[in-house]
Amino acid sequence: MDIIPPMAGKRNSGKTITIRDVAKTSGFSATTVSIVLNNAPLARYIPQTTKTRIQSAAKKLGYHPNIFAKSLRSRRNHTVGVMVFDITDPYCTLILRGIENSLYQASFMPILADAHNERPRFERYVEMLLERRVEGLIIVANWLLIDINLLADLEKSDIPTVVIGREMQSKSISSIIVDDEGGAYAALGHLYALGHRKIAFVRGPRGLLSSKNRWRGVQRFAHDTGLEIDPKMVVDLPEQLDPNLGVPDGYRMTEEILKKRRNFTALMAFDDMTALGAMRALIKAGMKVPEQCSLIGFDDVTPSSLVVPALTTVRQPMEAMGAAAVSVVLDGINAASEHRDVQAVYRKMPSELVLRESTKAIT
Amino acid sequence: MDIIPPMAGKRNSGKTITIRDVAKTSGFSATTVSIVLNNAPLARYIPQTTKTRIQSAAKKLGYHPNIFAKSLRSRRNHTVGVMVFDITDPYCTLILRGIENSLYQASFMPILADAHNERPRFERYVEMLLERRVEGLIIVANWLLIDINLLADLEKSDIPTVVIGREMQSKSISSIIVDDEGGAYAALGHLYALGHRKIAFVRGPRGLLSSKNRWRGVQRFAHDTGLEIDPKMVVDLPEQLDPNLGVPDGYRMTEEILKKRRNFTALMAFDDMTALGAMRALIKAGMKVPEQCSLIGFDDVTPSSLVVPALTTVRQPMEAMGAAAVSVVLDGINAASEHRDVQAVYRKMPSELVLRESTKAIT
DNA sequence: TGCGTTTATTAAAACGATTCTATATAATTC
DNA sequence: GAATTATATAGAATCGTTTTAATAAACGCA
Repeated sequence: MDIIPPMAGKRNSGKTITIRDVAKTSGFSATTVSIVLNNAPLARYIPQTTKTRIQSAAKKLGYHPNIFAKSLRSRRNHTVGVMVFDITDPYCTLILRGIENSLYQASFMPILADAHNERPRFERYVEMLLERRVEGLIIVANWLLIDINLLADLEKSDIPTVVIGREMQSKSISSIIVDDEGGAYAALGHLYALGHRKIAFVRGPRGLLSSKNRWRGVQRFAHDTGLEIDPKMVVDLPEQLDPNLGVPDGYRMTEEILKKRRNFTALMAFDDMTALGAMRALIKAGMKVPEQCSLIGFDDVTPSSLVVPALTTVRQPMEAMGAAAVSVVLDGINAASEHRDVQAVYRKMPSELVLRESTKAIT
Repeated sequence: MDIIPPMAGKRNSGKTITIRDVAKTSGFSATTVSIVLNNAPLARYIPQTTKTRIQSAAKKLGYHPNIFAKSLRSRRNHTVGVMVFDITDPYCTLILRGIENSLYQASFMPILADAHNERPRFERYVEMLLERRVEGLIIVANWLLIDINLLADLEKSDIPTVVIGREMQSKSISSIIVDDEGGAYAALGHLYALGHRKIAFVRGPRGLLSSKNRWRGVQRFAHDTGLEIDPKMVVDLPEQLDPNLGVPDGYRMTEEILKKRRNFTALMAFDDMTALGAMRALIKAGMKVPEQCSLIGFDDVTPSSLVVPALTTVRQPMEAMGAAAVSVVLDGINAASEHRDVQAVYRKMPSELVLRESTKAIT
């Protein structure tokens, strides 16, 4: 591994090695050294012998360009800001993996910010990221109920920005979302195909667009097949900023339903965390999952596959969404550096039904 | 929110605003502007009227200092590298939260790197981080079986470095670890107090220091109380780089034990992921948890509290460990900037028994 | 021989801040 | 009233690169 600077023997003995040191050692000017080491256009006029001498001098001295100086001139730093709303939400994890992986391929690195679902913190972090002149910005907006204008403010920032998990009506901010409606349609279709007709629903918070879209999928399926939905078996999660309350909220809401009706044979939850809370409530109420009640979630976060019974759910392609976000941001960055204009992108990713143990055909 | 630069009306119309623009507008020199805006020592000689005029000029123009130029001179960038070995391991999540939160307090930000448990990737990332001149380095070494020398190489890098989750014998690299031995001692003590005497163990991989230390805690407890450990009921997880295989491995190893003996009343797993795998194996084998078999893990990762029955475990104070790492790194950074020498720190954090549903007194 | 290219190299000017060294005036001391 | 000190500002150097413009030699060709 090439440690900077790899001075023979003792540690970093004071002076840092600059391009001028390389110039002196190799016997050429700093200009030539720069041209050679960066393989700049002018390098084609430089004979191989010169190149080799410079390169070996650089290596011998353990020269590493000062990235601050470099950035000062080029106004680039190969860094993008990645803002999550709550890193402890398992939903973020795989998205982060997808982002990290794609950035790595491009030799970019992420600066991480976690808004803790707090608006002032979000604002402060945006400020900090822009101060640092990140070249792009990716926002993982899982649970965000924060005022949409807050993101709209970002339009002014003039750097390529993409939001994952939330539709932006903005002309300059891109968004990557999952097909909520289609996913919900498929989930309900799965329950229906298993013979379930009395189905309970724990919907998402009203303020959340995903809630609306998933519910639209449910309604569309119901309409297409004539399935009846009993309003007494439909409850909403409370408006709530903290995604970690998904589980207790799912628990409470399922208890609500159980108070009113007990004759449903399946429950469809807004998301996996809600479903896990529901599972607990069902089991506590003495209903076996899936024998007496099938259960389906949405997202496919990590814990879902670990519980017993493992949760059937609709998977969001989270790594792919992270990768897509990076690709959009990188396009934006390249466009900017070539003085091209680029349009905001709106991309809806397909979801995928993941069959596991928590759903079962009705007997 | 203060967007950079907040030009009135249209977007970022070309030119960036420099300190000289502020100088011109305010009618003072760049020097004075710098002194005022940074509140440098010399600022005490500058009358309030001057200060106010400069500040309002800066605000009016939307001036934000160019961080590249600033860093070039100061050789600082208020950034630390944070390397995880696998971000999809839930163990990382809360540690990251702890790190992020403490850095935020200090107006530092993390650059995130994920080694994917691959050595070449780890090396490349170290290189990238050092190129970027991060001021410090935090390594979250949860599952790391990678050659210890790899980390030892970091000693040469001359920046404050701390490893979380792994003891370093190095003189220059700090480490933050949890009290594995004490935690295991307490866990076994809990089972013992509930009346369990026939206890099965799924130990960690042999190569892992945590495995050794936790087992030492077990042995010490057994020795202290005269508890007998049946070697037929002790298995080891395979050497394994991927923490996400913890669950399937725990499942397989538990099946191994079940093949040989079925008369144990409790199982102690190396960590939570292993325990979750064990839970699945036990349930599949028809053993009710905790009625017929108590189960205890280690770590207290997020999924542990979500499963039914919720897992009793030994909590690592992960947020606190992240915070401690930051504090050590920041101390190192400050020491360096004041030309003080600072010793590597070795800090062992206490663990905490978390009682939930998966353990129960023997009947 | 002379003129236009092509090849090979470099000095000097950015990039945008901070800070050291001067310098000028005003206030204070002896 | 001269010497000293405190106050207030500016010029220029510096950080380490990259890039522009310039120079000089070598080459091809009429």
